[in-house]
Amino acid sequence: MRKIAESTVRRLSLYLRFLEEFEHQGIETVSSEALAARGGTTSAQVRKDLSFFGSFGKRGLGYSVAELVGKLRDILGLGRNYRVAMIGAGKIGSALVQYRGFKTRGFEVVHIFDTDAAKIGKAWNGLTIHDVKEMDSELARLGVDIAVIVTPADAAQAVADRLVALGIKAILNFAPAQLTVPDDVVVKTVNLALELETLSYALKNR
Amino acid sequence: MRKIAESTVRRLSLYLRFLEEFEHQGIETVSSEALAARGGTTSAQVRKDLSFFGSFGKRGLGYSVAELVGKLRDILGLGRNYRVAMIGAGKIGSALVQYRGFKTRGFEVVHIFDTDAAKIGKAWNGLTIHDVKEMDSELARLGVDIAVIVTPADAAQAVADRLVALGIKAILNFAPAQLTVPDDVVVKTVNLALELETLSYALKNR
DNA sequence: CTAGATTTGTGAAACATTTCACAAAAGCCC
DNA sequence: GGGCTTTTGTGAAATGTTTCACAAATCTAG
Repeated sequence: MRKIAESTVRRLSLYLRFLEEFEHQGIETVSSEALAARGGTTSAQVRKDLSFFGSFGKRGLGYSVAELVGKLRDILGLGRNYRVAMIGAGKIGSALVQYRGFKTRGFEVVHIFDTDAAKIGKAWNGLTIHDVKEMDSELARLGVDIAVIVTPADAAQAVADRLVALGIKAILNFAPAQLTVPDDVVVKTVNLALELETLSYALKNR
Repeated sequence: MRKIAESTVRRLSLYLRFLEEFEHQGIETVSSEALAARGGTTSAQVRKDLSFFGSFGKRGLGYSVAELVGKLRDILGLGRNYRVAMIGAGKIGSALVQYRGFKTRGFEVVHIFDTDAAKIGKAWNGLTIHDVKEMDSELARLGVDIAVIVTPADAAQAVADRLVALGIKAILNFAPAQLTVPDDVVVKTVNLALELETLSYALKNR
């Protein structure tokens, strides 16, 4: 498939959210103009983004909300469930495990690991926290698709290396560290410090 | 000042992190090549990014780590402290308040608000949780620079509107909602669902 | 069935960002 | 000091993304 820009994929994800909103409100048809207005972009941008994947609209009429929701779910790979392992049972991990948006989008946390003896064996949301040492056998046993790294920064690379060795192909990283992984592994890093600093920059330059 | 791309600012923030690492290791001088290698980019990119703000290197030698750290802190507006108010005392708010990276970069949480009577009056990290109703008087009293929205999605826009009315110019939004604010207010939204979906897309297309 | 009103899908143009490539500057060694 | 090496800073080229603008498709009304 033709290479699609990350910015395009992010917008598709936004469009999906707005379309679900519209669907909820009983709106059956939407124009690129209306969708753009909801998301703060332009109608041409919406049409171009969609055009990379096919033509889903009807000229003169717009898009069927229900149909486009389905197409976008397909495009984004949301037509299935993902099994998620969380590495690190700290504060952020705790918040994430309880985050409802995870499950409603088909991302199910099936395993939590930590190194802290005080945490191992305890249950979170019905899930027992396991020792990281058991990761090798447990990950394979449970068939995990995505790993979420929520460890301190200095442990993150070592954890990533082990995950890669175990065959994990997608990592969501919350540790403030730049991870190095092979080309066939996808990493998305959410770096709070980075967000704060871009905010600080923007605040200064106005 | 000439308009600088967001991508450039994000990279500067990354460079700063790596430089601090180098400084910690006692490295005094670094080339654009070495800095690029650490961050997974190219030396030309590093030099171009820096060139928007001045020339900080010495030809044939590279950059003084200490000096460049100072320049980048200046550029990013990190030479001062920021007073942060957190709106919402849920799980994510709790994790953020305890996040050390906040304080070490000069972002100090000085106020927490919530609507839940069960939480109001309790203390987090030495900070009393206040009723959102008191926001008007308290924000002004404490001189807050940045607000962090950690409310449910459906409350986020109303909170943002009130913050804007109170004169807040920078918002970090963790609610999965698209906020509408005037042009002179900066909003950075961290949307977990979006990250998961781009991950899902990437996972599917390989 | 025709005329008019909409709205899509998409090449082409405009704009933005990254990469290239090389002159200029600075250190180092003899 | 002169020649060699390294590395910056930066125009120009290449590449990538967004916006424009319009033909083609479809609906509506009479």
